[in-house]
Amino acid sequence: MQERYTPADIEKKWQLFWEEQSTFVAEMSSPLPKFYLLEMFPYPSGRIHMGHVRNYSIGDVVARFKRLRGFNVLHPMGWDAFGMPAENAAIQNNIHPAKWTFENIANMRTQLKSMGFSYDWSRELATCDPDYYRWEQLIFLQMFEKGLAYKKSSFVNWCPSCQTVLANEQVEDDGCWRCDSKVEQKELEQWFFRITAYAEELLEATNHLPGWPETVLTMQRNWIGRSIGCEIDFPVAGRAQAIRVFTTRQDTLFGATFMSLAPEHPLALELTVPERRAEVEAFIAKVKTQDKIKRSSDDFEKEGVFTGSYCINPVTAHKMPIYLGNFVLMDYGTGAVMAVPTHDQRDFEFARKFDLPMVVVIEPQGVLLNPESMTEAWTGPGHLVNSGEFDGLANDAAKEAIADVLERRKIGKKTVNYRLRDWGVSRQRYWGTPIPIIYCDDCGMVPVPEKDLPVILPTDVPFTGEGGSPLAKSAKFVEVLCPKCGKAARRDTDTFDTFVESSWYFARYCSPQATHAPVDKAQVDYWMPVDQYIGGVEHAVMHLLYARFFCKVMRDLGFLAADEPFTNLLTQGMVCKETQSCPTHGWLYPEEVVEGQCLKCGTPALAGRTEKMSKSKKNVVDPDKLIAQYGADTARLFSLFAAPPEKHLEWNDQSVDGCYRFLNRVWRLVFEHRHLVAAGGFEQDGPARNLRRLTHRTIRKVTEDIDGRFHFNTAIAAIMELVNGISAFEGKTTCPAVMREAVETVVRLLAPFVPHVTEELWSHLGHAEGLEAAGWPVWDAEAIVDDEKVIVVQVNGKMRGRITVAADLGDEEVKVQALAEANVARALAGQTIRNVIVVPNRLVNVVIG
RNA sequence: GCCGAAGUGGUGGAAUUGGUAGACACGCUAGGUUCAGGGUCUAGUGGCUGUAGGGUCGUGCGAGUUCGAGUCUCGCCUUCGGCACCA
Repeated sequence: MQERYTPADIEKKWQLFWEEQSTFVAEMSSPLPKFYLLEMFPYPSGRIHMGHVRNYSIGDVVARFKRLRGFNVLHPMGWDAFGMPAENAAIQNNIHPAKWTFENIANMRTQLKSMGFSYDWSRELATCDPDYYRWEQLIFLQMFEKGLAYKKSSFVNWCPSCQTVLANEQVEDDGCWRCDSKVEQKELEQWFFRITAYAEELLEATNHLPGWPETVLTMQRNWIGRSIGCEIDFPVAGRAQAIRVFTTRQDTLFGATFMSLAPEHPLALELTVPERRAEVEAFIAKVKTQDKIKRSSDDFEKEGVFTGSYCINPVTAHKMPIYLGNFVLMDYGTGAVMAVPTHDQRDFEFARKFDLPMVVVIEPQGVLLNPESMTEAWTGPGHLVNSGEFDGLANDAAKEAIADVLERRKIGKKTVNYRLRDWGVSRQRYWGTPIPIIYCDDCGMVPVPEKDLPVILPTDVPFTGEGGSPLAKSAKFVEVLCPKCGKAARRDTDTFDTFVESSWYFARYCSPQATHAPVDKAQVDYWMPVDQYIGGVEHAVMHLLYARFFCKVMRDLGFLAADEPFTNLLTQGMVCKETQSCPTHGWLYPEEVVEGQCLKCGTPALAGRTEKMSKSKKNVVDPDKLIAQYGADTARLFSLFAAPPEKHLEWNDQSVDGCYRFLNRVWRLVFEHRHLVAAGGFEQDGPARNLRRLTHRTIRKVTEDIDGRFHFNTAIAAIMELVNGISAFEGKTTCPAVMREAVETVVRLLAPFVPHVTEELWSHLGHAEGLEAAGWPVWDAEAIVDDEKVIVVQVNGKMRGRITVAADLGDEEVKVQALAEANVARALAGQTIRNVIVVPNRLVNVVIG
């Protein structure tokens, strides 16, 4: 054994060992209970970053721990390989997206392997592989048959920079989630997945996911946005038509004095009287050009225009003028709102502006509302007035009563409305899964027959970067014979949103080589659902909602049995680092700052905020450099020790040093004791008993911290304490058996965190078989038992002393000794003792005064 | 505006059920080893106060419940995240 710890040599050695032994290949045939552990797979950008290191280090601890604890663990890895950066690289550097992607994958695979993660590499998949996306095309065809995939023309979010459509979830602050460009509205024919058909189940099931963080569930519930209310028909005056509105406030129906329609509402122009036509058309045109940022900002003024037509309030029979309002959204509810100015703030502002009538219909307790003097709408509770037969009812009760009456009279019905909208999946891009649909002039839209799958993405297309998808320009791809009639026809040239691939990859991992179906039923039902899923919280809505939706769709198509894909979810925090900048050279990489000065000009570097590591701010640390300098084990240990997984991790070079020093210390500890033979049994008294107690306490603590709690930082701290305890024990006495056990325990407990160095140390401790064979240590309940206990003594809640007594000493005797403690006795001198509280085995509190 | 999470030494963070606040680590200080540096080992390290035993203050701010509050309740401040004209 070498005296010095040299990570480079030993890490390579053990990575090779695991690969040769197929240590991490998962088999369904195992008699052990299954455990499916999954981390979100990466986009092959070319290099792994510290976020990956953290995510996959967390996952690897759990995977290795579960293996040691006797589970049959599935821990796969693959590549979310379709997406825009590959296409951009093609345009900018004239390299084919496929070549670029596979080179990146090769590089990142090497990097991940150098971290020593326990993946079953035999299951590796890349979503850009036809063997993967062909099954996605098949699922799509079956969804199409069932009406779960459909095409419609609609206004869509368009990113002018990416030249493609974005789903609502992919628009952040009116900017593109990927490139931040301002999103525009564009009318296009698009494919949609009917996720709204699953809105209720997706929402309801959030109540049965106890293993998910509450924040993520709340975000998903908000996103689905269920609201209960009524649809009510308002007849148009002088016509046979009616306008249908959605409202959650049917209790205010008697106060509805006008109607607001979305400018895009189909009846908008139809209801406009000729003399107002020019004004209305101008208004509609204006709203369409207003970008969403302004339209949705707080201070944006409510604007509107009168159509000249009226409708009838079905319960009061009053005429209500019909307006178009810029604040009415066509894609929520019915695109029409019954306006109750007294009890809705927007309607109030609108009514004031256009001098429209107001009627108070809810009277709060102790407040008299007067339409003339009101300065804002009353949206709180109260009792109904001016509401005919419903007067006097509490407005809560009136909601039910009015809804019932509307249903009986057939002018309205109770409905549930969702904020969630169908998922638009067409993208005008090349590097994605082709949509298997053919357009024939005679037969219309024809699905590609299953036997003709996959529709393969052609490789010989031009990348100009100018307007539209390269696929549309490839005659070889577009021109096809209609599968129905055999005449010349055209393929769909759009590709799927890349979130489609990541919506079912977890199922494919169960049987990645299946050649007859997307998944092998027996395999997928054995492994699914994922027992523990780990990834960034930034996917709380998009990816995690789509994946849940797909799981349910695949269930209903008969591919698998699971209702939900992920039983437990851990969302890890971001990796952050202080930014540094120079007044003349802008953001600086860490290596561009030497002794606090800009390397280029010598100006003192300015320390900025601590933010998420990003290339644009240059506050990044390259995992490769970290591995080269300290080894993978140190990189893993730091990312696990510096913060609990769900919190942000703040980068600190010195703390990395500390982790490296700790591993060196463990190395020296084993080096010194490598020949120690566990002879003579365990001494039952004195320092030996104390060390053995510490050893077994540490086993218990580390086990409990990892299992379910994921408190890796405190688990590692406990192991450090054991190491400190061993050092303190040295020289006091010698009990080889206890010492040997303590040293071996350090190695075994560290194994899930730093697998290379521990395997190496384990072998130097004379074990022919690896740590895998040793399993996870078990604590001896007897060894943990205390001989003594420390009792804290308080006087009026303030700590005044502590006493050490025999562990089995009774409460009464503890009390006597507590009162006799010197410092306590001094505090009590001349005082009247009112009460003495004894908390068994913990503390005594003397109440005086 | 609404919803949610967080706020603890110089720093990252502990404190699992209301019971010793600051585990563990970084940093810093002193000393040993070393020609020196690095490494390593030992001791110390929340503020104020006292020669010392000790005292006193202290978990964003203010109240409250309790023998006892970082932890529970109420109000406020700050930061971060999500949603945001959703009828």
